Amino acid sequence: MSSEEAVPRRRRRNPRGQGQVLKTELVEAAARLLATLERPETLTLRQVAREVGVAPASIYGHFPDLGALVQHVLRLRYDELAAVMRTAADGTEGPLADLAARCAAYVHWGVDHPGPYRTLFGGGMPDELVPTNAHGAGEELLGSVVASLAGAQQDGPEHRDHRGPEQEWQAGLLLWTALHGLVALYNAHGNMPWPDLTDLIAQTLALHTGRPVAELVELARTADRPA
Amino acid sequence: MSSEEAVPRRRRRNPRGQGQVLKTELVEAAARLLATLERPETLTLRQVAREVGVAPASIYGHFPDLGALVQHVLRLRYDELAAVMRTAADGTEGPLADLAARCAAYVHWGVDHPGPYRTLFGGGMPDELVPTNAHGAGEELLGSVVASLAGAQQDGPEHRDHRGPEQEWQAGLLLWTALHGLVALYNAHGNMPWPDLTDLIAQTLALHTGRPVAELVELARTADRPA
DNA sequence: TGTACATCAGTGAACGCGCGTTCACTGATGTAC
DNA sequence: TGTACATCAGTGAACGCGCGTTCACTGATGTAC
Repeated sequence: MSSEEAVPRRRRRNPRGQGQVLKTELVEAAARLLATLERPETLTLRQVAREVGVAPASIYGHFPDLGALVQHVLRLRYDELAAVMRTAADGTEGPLADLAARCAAYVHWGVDHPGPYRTLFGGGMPDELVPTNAHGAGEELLGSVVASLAGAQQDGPEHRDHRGPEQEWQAGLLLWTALHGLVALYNAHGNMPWPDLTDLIAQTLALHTGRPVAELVELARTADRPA
Repeated sequence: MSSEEAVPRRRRRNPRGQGQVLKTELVEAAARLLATLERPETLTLRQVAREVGVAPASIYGHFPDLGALVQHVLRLRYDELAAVMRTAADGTEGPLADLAARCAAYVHWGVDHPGPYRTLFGGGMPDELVPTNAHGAGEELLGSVVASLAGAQQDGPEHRDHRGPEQEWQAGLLLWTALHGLVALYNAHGNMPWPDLTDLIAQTLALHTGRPVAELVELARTADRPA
């Protein structure tokens, strides 16, 4: 920690056509800092510049301000989360397995990326920067949970009376809030003695689907280590 | 909004024995700002001083730094929440009603006080300032939920096989995470079209207790407007 | 009853810091003639 | 083949700001003699 940041590592100016490389370096640096910082919402423009080894003013050539850069990074992270959930569900058999895979992926991504998760869903950032608020993109994510859950419940043993899309949406929303609460508290209070995370996911899914816990523990576990 | 903050409202110096009145004014001002600010974690010492109409240096006579002041306020808010839940449960009949009252009180307090709620449970503040982390005081709150839930389940119709305190604690934890997720997302995404909050609480409780929704809607509603 | 003194409650100016943003600039690289 | 020029990619110094914290101070009020 002594001379690590002392010399601000000289960087070569990029050659002519390569103006984009600094842009991606900025994005990567901001992403790294958002993931690393204890309080990602305190990220500053000058921190990003230092991390890349560039003058603060150089950022303005690529982004109008720090907000735009953060927004860009959050959009990437959000897309990443959506993709992780999608591929987790790929190749599962039946709606219950699909649901379990998606939800396990969501929670694990959340606890593996506490910084980005907090900036995305924690409400710490100005509303307009966050993709889940900005263009209703959060509803895409929510939509997939709603759909999977509805499928898993129809598939269930107790074929409840027909429910409208209204009820399905509410059920999905409730499941999402439960998963969010799990991730948020787990990340915020890591010093507490937490039970096994996969058990908690399975338990939550059992409650929301009405299926036996054991079955969901099984599904959630296989979702953890994909074949 | 024009000349509102322009004149920094002169205040009379307190007389001799009354050194405490500024202290309480500071606490009230900090509480007001923490409740009001869009991002309560950005509160500054000078903001508090301005709000009271006092020199920034004057705060040091009462608190070693802003952190201590915030910690003090958060402790008060936490105690307030605990008290609200306790009195909500007072006079209820049976563990299920007790549980419903406590949980409804928790959620409503959370959405009525988004600023304090976020600073208490949102993970935005440095860990050591937050009572839920600082002295394990959060477990007091969690403990009451665990106990009520265990009571409500034993009381339930389907008398499941005996569960250890381990399972009871996990069940309570899971309920807490669900409630927290509800409050957190409700506050963070107020622009979304949310279903009726009491319905969501009742729905959540129904899932976690295994009791019919209708019964819990009833209990949650009466908990909203205490007799 | 008067006066010197201590204490209390808070002031006001100053400090050094990191911040976002601006501005004129630099120096390498490609292009036109 | 050489040279003037445009452009690109980024620099470096400066600005004004709000911040936390310090320090010597002030002025009213109580207390001792």
